[in-house]
Amino acid sequence: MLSHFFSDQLIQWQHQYGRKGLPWQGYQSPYLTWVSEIMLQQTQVDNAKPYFIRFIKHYPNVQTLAEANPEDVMRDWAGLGYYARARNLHLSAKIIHQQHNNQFPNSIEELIKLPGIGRSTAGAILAFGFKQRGVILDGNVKRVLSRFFGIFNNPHYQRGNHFYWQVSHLVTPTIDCDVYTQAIMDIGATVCHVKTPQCQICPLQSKCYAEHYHCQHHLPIKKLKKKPKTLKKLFILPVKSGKVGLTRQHTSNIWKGLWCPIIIDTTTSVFDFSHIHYRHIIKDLKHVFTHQTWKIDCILVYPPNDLHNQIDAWYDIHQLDQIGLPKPMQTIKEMIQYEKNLLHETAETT
DNA sequence: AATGCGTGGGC
DNA sequence: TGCCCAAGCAT
Repeated sequence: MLSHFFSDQLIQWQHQYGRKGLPWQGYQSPYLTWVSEIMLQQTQVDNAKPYFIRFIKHYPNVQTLAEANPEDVMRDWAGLGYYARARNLHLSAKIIHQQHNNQFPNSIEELIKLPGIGRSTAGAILAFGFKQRGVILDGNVKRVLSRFFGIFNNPHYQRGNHFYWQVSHLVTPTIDCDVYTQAIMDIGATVCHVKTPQCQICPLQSKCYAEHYHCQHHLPIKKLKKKPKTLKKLFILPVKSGKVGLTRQHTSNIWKGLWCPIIIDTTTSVFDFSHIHYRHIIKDLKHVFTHQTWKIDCILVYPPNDLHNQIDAWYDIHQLDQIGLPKPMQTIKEMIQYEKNLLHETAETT
């Protein structure tokens, strides 16, 4: 049967060519699997690696994470993006700590009740963390399945996605499920590339639909993408006594939980600079999100001004290393750490 | 059901 | 440079 050829070949390939020695591999630990799976969502391995190592060093098990200061968790995640993942990770750790006595649930139903754990992450936890049968469906799996079996359903629609899940269920073996699961991800990442699939070294080549019909580049069906809007933003950073005033994002979903300057949208409106003493430190810094692009200007503002009531906390240069900052704010932080007199202009002007 | 949510790397 | 993509999930 074709599905047996598929899984057998992958398992055999994995023993010889699969990725080994990644920081989250080599243990049977639902916790490590969980953290790695969350961290790797929509992220590449090389990017997540250093974050994972530091995270596990700080929070080696569910209990330490559950008892951690949320501020520290956000700081350790800062720079990785998709910050809801970090908030949910912390929240789920608390639930496992308080309601499950620090023991991970080992059923799909219980796992997906935890915030941030969906069907695929739950499947990975079962497969890697418990060595049980678990089914996953991520970008790699979709690409390999669509090419090998010739699946033209659109995974971005519910019905298409459902079909992919059915296929993934059908081909996932019970025996050596963890090896198979790692194999299909690894072959997707290292052989069945999006743009340059290495079909000549692929163990699935002889029975691959896409290879037979030379349609690798048409599979899987791509999502239509809208061009992201460009917005102009003004970052206002009040400075006083060598400290900067920051606000914690809570109304906007972008960067929620992180510390930011006062952010003003100047795409259409105009900001009145006439009554403040300021210094323009960044102009047109481009920051690209998935769904929008920001052109950022940043000014340091030296009080007195009427911005004080918008500030949630004042931080000195060193304290900025201890809190969660989004990427552009990390850039700004490095600027003012490097050019320290920026924060002491107050002394000259008062 | 379609959209929102970060960031870095490859070409 | 701009565009595509990468171990998804929540709403």
